[in-house]
Amino acid sequence: MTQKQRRKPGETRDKLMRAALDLVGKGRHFASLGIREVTRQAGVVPTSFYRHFRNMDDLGLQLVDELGLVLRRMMRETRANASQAEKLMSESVATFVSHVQANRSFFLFMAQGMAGESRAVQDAIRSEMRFFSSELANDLRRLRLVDHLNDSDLNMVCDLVVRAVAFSLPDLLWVSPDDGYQTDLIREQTTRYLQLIFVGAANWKSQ
Amino acid sequence: MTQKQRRKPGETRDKLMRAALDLVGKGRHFASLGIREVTRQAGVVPTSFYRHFRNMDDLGLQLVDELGLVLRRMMRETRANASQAEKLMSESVATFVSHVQANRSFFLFMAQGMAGESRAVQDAIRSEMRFFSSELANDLRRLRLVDHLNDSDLNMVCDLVVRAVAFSLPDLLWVSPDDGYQTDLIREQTTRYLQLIFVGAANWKSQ
DNA sequence: TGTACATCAGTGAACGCGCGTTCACTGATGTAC
DNA sequence: TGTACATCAGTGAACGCGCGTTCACTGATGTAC
Repeated sequence: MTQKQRRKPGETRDKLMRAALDLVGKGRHFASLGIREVTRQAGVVPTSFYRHFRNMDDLGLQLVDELGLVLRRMMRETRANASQAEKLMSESVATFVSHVQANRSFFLFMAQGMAGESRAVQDAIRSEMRFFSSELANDLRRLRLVDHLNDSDLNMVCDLVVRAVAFSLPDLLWVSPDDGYQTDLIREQTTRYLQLIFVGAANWKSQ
Repeated sequence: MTQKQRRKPGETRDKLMRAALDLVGKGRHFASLGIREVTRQAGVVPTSFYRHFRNMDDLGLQLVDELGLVLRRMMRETRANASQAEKLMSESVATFVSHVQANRSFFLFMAQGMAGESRAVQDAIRSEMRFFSSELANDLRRLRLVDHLNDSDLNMVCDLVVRAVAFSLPDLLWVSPDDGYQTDLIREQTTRYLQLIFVGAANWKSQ
């Protein structure tokens, strides 16, 4: 029934996943990583890999699961920070940017996975984005900010919002992590995108 | 078995680039392709590769140049099709979608390159997108559709338009190439994004 | 309680294979004189 | 005009190396009795 973990639970497994992520963070593409390379980076013997993963694709899929956790945490924090309606957009974007900064390798992996080899990874990322969009729609409904929009149009607006934010990911990952000036520019630009979209939404005639 | 060796100039070069593109079209990621693999696909001997490219990165960069041509051709056609202002958006999106369908491997390569290993490839793609955005701004100015916007705001609107279209790329590449139904959905959705953005632009107050 | 056994993560050696790359060679084409 | 030569694209053999993967082994831990 309750099969307890024997060793330090998943220690090597975590080391391997972190090693792969570190290599991605150093500029490598996940699709080009090899088993020996990852185990070398993790400081374990190549054979250890097979105790935890069938192959690199398998490791990638498990990374996506962890990516999901990072994104959920980000969403929760975004909600908590949404103090007032007029600052909602700039604060949400700021939360996003700071999470990208704090988890750069993860978001690099996500950006790569969107057009990656593994269909499963693509699916997982797409479903995360859909989840974001639908949660955003719920929130906007609850705040009664979009009463003039029908469901279909509201979903469209939220999809576009999520896409606009997601598309700033390549920008953020492109600039140096400690280039505060460029980062601020991207933050401001993304906020303006959202403002433009909401001006559109406010003046949109459903039906 | 005496085959003539000297062929049309650049023939093998083209074969190699096409081979790499074909492998990408089959679902492989460019970053994971090897020299022997590409030459095998092209039907030439591995050593031939070095007559034309220093390494795979070099081949990738030259693919980006060709990608640029494909994109310029697309832009020209988009302009030619922009018959009336009210159909401008749906027709532009339709042109984009049909070009993606017709050059699937190219756009797969582009989508991969946006988050790829090679900084040079990333730069090239980003500069293509910037070029698109600025050309779009010129066109809108010329059509006098956005007289109430200052330059900075117009550029912002055009950036967002280009991003909204570009972000439909993963969607298009995700569905099966001959799934007309899903493709139509993506086309309609992308058009609606643009309409929403232009409603926003029309109601945007500069300064 | 202690003991025997099953389970499991980690190890080092070994394998065959495909990789990137170098080399000397071949033969077609362009060009100088 | 013909010819000699330089240039260039393509070839096959060969190299050393790192790869993915298998195997038998070790030792720690959980479980049954």
